[in-house]
Amino acid sequence: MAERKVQTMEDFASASGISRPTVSKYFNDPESVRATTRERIELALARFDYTPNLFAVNQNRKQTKNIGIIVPYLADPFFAEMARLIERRCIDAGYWPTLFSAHGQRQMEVNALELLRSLKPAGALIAPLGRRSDLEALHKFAADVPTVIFDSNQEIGEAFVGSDNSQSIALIVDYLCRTGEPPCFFEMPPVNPNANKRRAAYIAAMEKLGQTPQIIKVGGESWDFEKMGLEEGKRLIAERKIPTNTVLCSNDRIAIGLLAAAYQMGLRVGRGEGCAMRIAGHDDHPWAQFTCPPLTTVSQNYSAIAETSVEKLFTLITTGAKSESRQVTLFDGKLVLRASA
Amino acid sequence: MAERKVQTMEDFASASGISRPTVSKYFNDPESVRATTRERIELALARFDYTPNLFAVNQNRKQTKNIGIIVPYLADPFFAEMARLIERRCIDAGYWPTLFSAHGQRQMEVNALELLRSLKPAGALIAPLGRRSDLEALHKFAADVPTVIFDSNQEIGEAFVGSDNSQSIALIVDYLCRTGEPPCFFEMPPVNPNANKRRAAYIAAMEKLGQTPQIIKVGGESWDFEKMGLEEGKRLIAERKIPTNTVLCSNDRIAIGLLAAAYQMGLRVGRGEGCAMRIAGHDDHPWAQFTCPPLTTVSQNYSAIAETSVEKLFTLITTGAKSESRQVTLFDGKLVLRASA
DNA sequence: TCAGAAACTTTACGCGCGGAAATAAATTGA
DNA sequence: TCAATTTATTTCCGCGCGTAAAGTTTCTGA
Repeated sequence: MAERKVQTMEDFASASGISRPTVSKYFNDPESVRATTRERIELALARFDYTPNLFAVNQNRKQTKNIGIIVPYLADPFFAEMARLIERRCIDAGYWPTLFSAHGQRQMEVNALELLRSLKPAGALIAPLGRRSDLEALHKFAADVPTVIFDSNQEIGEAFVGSDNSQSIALIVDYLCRTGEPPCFFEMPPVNPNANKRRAAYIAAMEKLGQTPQIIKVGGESWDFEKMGLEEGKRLIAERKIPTNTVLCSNDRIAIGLLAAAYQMGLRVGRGEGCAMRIAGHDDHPWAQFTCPPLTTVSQNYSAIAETSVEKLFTLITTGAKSESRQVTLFDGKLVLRASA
Repeated sequence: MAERKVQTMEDFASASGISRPTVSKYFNDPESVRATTRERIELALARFDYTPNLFAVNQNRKQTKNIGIIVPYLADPFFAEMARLIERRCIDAGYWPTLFSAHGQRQMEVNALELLRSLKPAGALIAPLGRRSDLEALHKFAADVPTVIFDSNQEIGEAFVGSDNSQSIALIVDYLCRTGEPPCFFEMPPVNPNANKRRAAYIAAMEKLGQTPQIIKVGGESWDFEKMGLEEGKRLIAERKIPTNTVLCSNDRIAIGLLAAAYQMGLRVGRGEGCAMRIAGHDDHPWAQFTCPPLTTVSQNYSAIAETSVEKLFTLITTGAKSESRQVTLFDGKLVLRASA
């Protein structure tokens, strides 16, 4: 390869004996040129190994192939996994995904939006920080760029894809009530709408079963869920403030912290005899299977959420249609029975 | 803001009553224009809220402000955290970091390199996949782009920054030997040089203390360390194949799996009486403090590695000097005593 | 106050490519 | 075989900005 320097499309075109506009057409859509021409180009491509200048390409195209992905907290394996799934789908569809993380900070989310905007993206997939988000900035962004929101349903963009918290929470509440003492609810910090929705879903599910909801309240906006679960958990256990022997945590990361607290306080967790308490989570985080004991939880349908988000976005991009109403797609959770509850 | 449409620098310049070249100078370096001019520009900026077209900017600059970060596996919190630290430093220095993850796959690392190259980055910070990397592709990349390697010392690029595995492993081996039965070594899959270096360091440290090294061998190239630790661990415990009651794991993720295995097999882990085994890790992963029991480990100096990597890269970029010899910077680990060993 | 330096304006070119328009060549089908 | 159609070529312009060169204004300091 690289017989001589081929930097520009002009070079490459003359070197391969094809006109530049045709080469340009090829790079925009290989199917748009005749098969024989395509072969000649690809032959030359193998010899000279040329790639078009990304900046020159995107400067002139009305529509780039860039897709922005913004997640609130990349150190959370849920988002790492979602990002992975989404990236893959975008690449497969010939798009160029760029991943940003707000790292839990409002200003970084705003920065990411600005940076992303300067990429003139064809579309964006955003899991907002939530309460800490600059909603105005998000709205302005979504007004200019086709945007699909996932995970946390802020009223932004043309579509939302996420989990049906009512269904999933009811599922595990039912299970816990059916198999032992009804659960109290260890809520997550109210960082985003999921926190409130899950709390509400817990209350509704409990009342439907004729039980009294009992909530362990949590404040703040920290994303250090495990730490909070551990510290709060130790305090609550020490002060005997946990109202029931069964705790449903708002998410798995809280549960991981609480499991550690129980362990450190000498409480055995599980559903067998000799166990002092049951702990359940929500999300089926990648590590939920490695806790001690393994965590009973409700899984979110990662791949369905990722896939649907991307599909919705592609539809938005290709039709360009600002739909009259915001589309909301929710997926059901599934019970994942392990040893902790 | 946005009194009328200000899309181009030309628009903005005339709207703010300043010549375009001066405005251009300002955006390249605000300090390069007179204070009074700077104020006028920033005043206009507040009114019109204009940002230069990223593609047009980068097309003409010989040197972009882009910096690429490639990590092998973003779902690993070690890399998520490193990425966060590195991103922040780059942004603070006025660069534009873009994060790529190989997601454990060779082809995705190659793709990331290609994509990154098309961004004409000023430099790159790469934690290679390791054995699975396309070394030729990495070398070709590093030949064109100033590159600093971190975490996994493949012989690529102008500089490497990482941990001193000899020091850190010796530290924990010493501790374990001093406080109980000498450890056997549960190695990680040989995905990268760290795996071999840590094994060698373990052997050296044991021999120095007059002890016989005993290694639990592991094959494959999987990045699912926890899963491997769990499954292998359960098998080994069931078959009573663990040679000592103290296990030093090659990294914390293996240790997390092994802790789960011990729990599930009914073995109590810790250093007190009544404990069947001690388990130690390496890295001080973000979750090592939430395991049951909390994991005794050796910390890597995250912030020092991130900071130094970025510093080295900036030096490379600004001096442009291909140094005669490859610089290697290693940081010491610190013992983190928790309850597991 | 005035020369010299520093900063600014004006003018102009080019980066590498997308894409339009007019023309030429190759392919298709009857 | 020949027109009708498709595809390729030639030519050209423009995207938004970096940057150089030459001229003009503003600032600096003795």
